Amino acid sequence: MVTLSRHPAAETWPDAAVSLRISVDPVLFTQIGGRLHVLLRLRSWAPYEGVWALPGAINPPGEQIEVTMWRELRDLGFSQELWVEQLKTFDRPAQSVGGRTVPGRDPRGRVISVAYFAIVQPEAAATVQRTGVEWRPLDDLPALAFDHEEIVKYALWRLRNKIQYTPVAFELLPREFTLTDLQEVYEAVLGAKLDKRNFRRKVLSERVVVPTDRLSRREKRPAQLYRFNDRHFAYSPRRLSIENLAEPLTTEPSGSRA
Amino acid sequence: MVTLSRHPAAETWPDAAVSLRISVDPVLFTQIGGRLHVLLRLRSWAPYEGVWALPGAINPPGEQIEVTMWRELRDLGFSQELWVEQLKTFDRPAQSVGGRTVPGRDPRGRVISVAYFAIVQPEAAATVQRTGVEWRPLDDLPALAFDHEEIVKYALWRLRNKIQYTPVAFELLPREFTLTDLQEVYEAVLGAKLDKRNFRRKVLSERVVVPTDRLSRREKRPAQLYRFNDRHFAYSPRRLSIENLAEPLTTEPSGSRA
DNA sequence: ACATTAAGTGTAGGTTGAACACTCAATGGT
DNA sequence: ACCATTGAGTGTTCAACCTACACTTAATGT
Repeated sequence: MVTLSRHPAAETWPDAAVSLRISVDPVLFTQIGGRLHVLLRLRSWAPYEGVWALPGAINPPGEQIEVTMWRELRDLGFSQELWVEQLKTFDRPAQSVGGRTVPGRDPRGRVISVAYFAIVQPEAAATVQRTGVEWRPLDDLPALAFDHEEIVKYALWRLRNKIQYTPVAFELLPREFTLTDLQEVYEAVLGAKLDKRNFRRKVLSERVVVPTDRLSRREKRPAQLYRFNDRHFAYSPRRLSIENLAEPLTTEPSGSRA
Repeated sequence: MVTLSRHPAAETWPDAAVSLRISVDPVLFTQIGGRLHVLLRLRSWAPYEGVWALPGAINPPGEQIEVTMWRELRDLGFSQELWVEQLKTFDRPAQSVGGRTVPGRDPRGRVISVAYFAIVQPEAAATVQRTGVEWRPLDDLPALAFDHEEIVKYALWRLRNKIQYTPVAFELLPREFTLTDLQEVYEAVLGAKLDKRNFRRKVLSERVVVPTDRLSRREKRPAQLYRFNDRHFAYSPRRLSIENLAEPLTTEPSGSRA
């Protein structure tokens, strides 16, 4: 049974000389003093002058979106490796609804935001020294420009999920850390207290961490320092079943690091 | 310590009269005869004339991307509720690398693809009756236009993850189904055999499914028909710990259904 | 030497997952 | 009427893992 196609013979191919811009907005997380922080920039220009926003950039014509993102991160002062992945694309154009004009994301015109999610290790976090750019604690954020609050919330949701089946927690720690440090990261991200003995047993039994020959002397009683076990983690011999919810079946095809 | 900002006083705000278009590409999954299928459209126009592609559309200026997507789904003949979520945004502009021009995603110009991921229930799948639009089995796909193979692979990876902590499997089944049907969906998506007794015990103990008063008579021996337990599933009393990897801490802020 | 701080450590009970094979109800063909 | 075929339906045992729970120890600073 064949029905006549109502599809056109080709796509509609609109004239491109129409306002359309892409904003690249990274949500950068780090951990300071046991609390999660997000990098924000105080806008000193319109729109939203004097309001905090994600430190994004408008994608210059012809440049790959990901390139814009890396350039922006570099401009913010990050030179090291960062864990970065695409988060989501946000779009809300101005629209006429029943005679009224509902404003879109940006008063200047149609701007689509491609948001990224990135993690900055504590050592690298300190290198941010631009005026008006600051790490702000996630649990006490100021009002944000555009729809950036929505983007940050979405990023946090992703981080919470991600930390449960990827070694993302180690991105929030220096290269060497104590097990208490690691536990605090999980607690900060998940927003819950974990049992010390159970946590340690789990982490050690998974061999996701290896002891170094150094001790932390921040504490009264010195604590063993550990490093992330890059080598071992790749294997992760889990069997396949619907109950086995811990891990993606494959690594994310798009996961990137640079 | 304050360093002089190297940031401009405002964002770079490029002239918009530059080629930039957005393609909205849904990856539609359904299940036919125990195999996963993807909806493809045979292109009868350039570029990639005669090649199969995702049934996407170019976003008309000013229209919200999600609106384009729903319009496209409606044009394909879907009127029912569909499980839809944004997948990822794909971008590869043409670039000059060392004098050579590396082509981008689309030979016609800069086209960014915002890909969606959607699931069509088997009853609705049959209603697709456009010429050149077909369900093709995922394990035997033809060559695809543009970067659509990458998009499909990414969508499948997402589906595999998603089925492990959301009730997405039920979107691949009719309203009433046998436990064997359900098991086959998991097997098709995960690409693995599961143990019948363990599977049934798990599904029933989670009360994610409720028996109806009807029997399926497709089989030699009639089988109990079940329905998805919408009501009960919302609760899902899981406790919070790093070991408890089964579920997102909150529902995805962006999950949509319409 | 004493108080303080946080590191480090073990066990028992309950839950969940994995492996594994036979009986039963109905159909269709002889 | 019988028989062969098909796929539905069902339990148990063992191992692994999760959870709850409290004291000792190494160092510091007063």
